[in-house]
Formats: sequence, structure tokens, C-alpha cells
Amino acid sequence: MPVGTAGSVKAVPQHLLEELDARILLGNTYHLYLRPGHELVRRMGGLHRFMSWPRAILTDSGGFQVFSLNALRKVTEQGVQFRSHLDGSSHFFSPEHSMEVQIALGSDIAMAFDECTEYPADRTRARASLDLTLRWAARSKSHFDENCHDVPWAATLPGQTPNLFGIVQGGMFPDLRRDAAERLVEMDFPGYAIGGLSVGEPRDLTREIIEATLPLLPADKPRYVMGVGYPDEIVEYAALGVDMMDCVLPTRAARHGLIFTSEGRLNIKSRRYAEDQGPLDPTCGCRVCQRYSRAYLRHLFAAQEPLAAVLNSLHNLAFYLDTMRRVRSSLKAGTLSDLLASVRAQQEPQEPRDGANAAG
RNA sequence: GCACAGGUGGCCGAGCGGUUAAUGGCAGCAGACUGUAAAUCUGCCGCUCUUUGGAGCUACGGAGGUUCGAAUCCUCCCCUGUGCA
Repeated sequence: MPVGTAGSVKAVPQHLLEELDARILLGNTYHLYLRPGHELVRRMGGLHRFMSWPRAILTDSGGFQVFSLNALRKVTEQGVQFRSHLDGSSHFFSPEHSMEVQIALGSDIAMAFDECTEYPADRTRARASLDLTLRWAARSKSHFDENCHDVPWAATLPGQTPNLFGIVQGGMFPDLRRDAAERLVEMDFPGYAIGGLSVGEPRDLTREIIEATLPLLPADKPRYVMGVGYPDEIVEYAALGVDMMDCVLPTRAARHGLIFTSEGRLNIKSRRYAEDQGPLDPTCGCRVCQRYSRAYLRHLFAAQEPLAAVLNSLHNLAFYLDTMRRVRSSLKAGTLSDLLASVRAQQEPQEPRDGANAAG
């Protein structure tokens, strides 16, 4: 799922996202609440209509901001006292508030309001954080179930009701994760997310936690790992049984000049592409690769032309969406392990990251 | 010709006796980025060595001088801008 925090996948217009065949986007409760305000979005007919996105929208609850804006917030049992990163004004967010906002936005998949546990967190801290998240999940669910019917509902399929997913926390402790998952499943959500990953922990640990948690979540419901990952990681997690993922990486990296290709990472800023007439990725069929050269894209980036962000983002999203399409067809063909092996080989750095130092 | 104001590393521009190989910014080079406070952030950025701690050399228009010590003070010269002839 491409991430469109503030009602926009940065640098990529909705009609091009449709062309990439993106089926669902992320929006963000906290950001849209602050600006333009969820009541305004409601008056505009909901987020789908407001941003002219006819397909599905998943909204993050603001739980991640509890983590990332840690200097600007205070967490209590009741909820979170926030200071706006925009103007410093004070706001209070509770599970009920988060549901109100997500309902006003008309989200297809709302997320329970959670506390994204920081890393590192010791066992005591992870336990307390997970318990809080579970209590908040119960509050989120009851408020959502009571209020999700009278929404300015703009979902794709008429007659459908919006969904609320629960989120598993538990830090880097497999047994805590399992405990959290079991208790969450008892609440009976239509889908489940594993949160609190990719917060700075080593990669092996990420996989370990996913592996430990996944078997406890019902396989016949969507299982969503939040905030991952690199191209090889998303294939790896899909192979483990993960159904949904979102990540800012393809778009943020694109804006910063990092391109993902079938040959691995490529930093388009680099001098070595100054006169390279080839496409970003020789095996990619996206419009950017069909039409523009590395040399031109490098120039656009160097000249700080906004088009650089647009084209780079388009390619990276195309690459990610392609990768997931390949996952789906491999799954059907029973060749997912082959795909995983090839993607892993592709995404390995061609040279050691700090090769200069290692050589010296 | 006279009077002011200036000439600093690829560019702009601080510094106005020692702590200065010389603040900043730009440009350049390399790297990071994982439920977006991110079109952001980090490092390098005179030359040559180096066991990576450092060592040596060359540098603030030019040439002299003062001083233990000069990008900084003095003299002359060259050049640039503005004003007056």
C-alpha cells in the first residue's frame, strides 16, 4: 500500500496511482485531523471524494505518531496529549477520538488506536505498552462498532461497512507478542496488524517477531504488517503469510534519489549516471523506464525539478506494486520460494556498503 | 587624474595581530532513509604522504616591510566598483 499521509501520496497524483493499479492507499488520522480537519473532510463528502480516490483507503490511527512525535506528547490511560507539530497547539487524542476522525474521513479500513512501542523497550515496558494497546483496542472497537454506520461513507463498494483492524504490540518479545495476539483475536476483528516493527531493531528480529506472531492470527483474515519494508523484505514477509504491508520507503527514497530496481539499489544522484542513456531499470515496464533516461532523471534531481520526485516516485511505486503482483502470481504457481531467492539476490548490495573502509 | 569602497579557497561571503587550512552559504562528491514533523538528514570538500594518531607543503591580488607571530598593520604597484573631473 502506497502511503499518502496527508491525503496525497507525495509527488504522485491519484490518476497516476490508478494507472499503476494501486488498489488501496494509506491516509493518516493525526495529520488529516490537524489539517485540513476531519470535519472539513466530512463536509467534503469523505476522504475518497475529497481527494478523488475511488478505491480503498486505510487510515492509520495516529498510533505511529504517538511513537514518532514522542517529544511532543504525553501518554496516559485515557489517551494521548499531543502538541501539534504544525503550530504547537495542544490536542487530546483517545481511542474514541481516533475512531471519530477515521469515521469522518470515511476510511475503508480504520486502525485501532495503539501505542507504537519504541525500540529498545525492556520487558516491563513492552508488557505495559501492549496492555495499554489492548485496552485501547477494546475501546476503539466498541466506539467504532457503535458509530461506523452513520458515516459520510464513500467506500468503493456500496453496502459494505467499514472495517476496524486490531494491532498487535509486544516489543521484541515473542511470548508477549503471542499473548497480545491471542487476546486481540478474542475481540474478533475483521483483520489484524502487527505493529511496532521497523522502529530501529535489527532485521532478523523483525522477521522473528513476525514469525512468532503470525500463526496466532487467523489465516482467513487479512494479516497486515505495518511500516515495512525493503523489496526483498516484503517478499520475505509475504512468504511467511503476510497479506498486507505499507511503507513510506518507496516514495520517500524516491524523493531522496534512491531508486529500487531489479538490479538492486541505484542512487540517481550519482555522477556515474550523468551520461547514462539507459532506463532506471532495464527490466521494468513502467512509463518512466519506457521513456526517460538515467541521465535525464539525474539532471532533474540535481536541478531540484519537482518532476524528479514525481518520476522517481512513480518508478519506485511501480517496482513495489510489480513485486507484489509477482508475489501473487508466484503464490498461485507455487513458486514463491524461487521468487524470494531471486529477489534476495537482486537486492543484495553489489558492493559492500562501506567497501572503501573494508578495502583499506 | 582625484575621492571613496573593495580584491579571501570552484562561486558568494565572514574574519581585521596569535586559539586560521581559514565561520557560513552555494556548487561538487558520497552515504542514510522501513504504520512520512523528511523535496529531509549525515559525512567529505587546498595539495601530498600516513602504521588514520597524525606529518609535511602551499594558501587570503602582487612585491616589499613592521612584528617572536600577518588574511589582518605600513609602503609601493596591479585590478574592480561608485562618484567627481
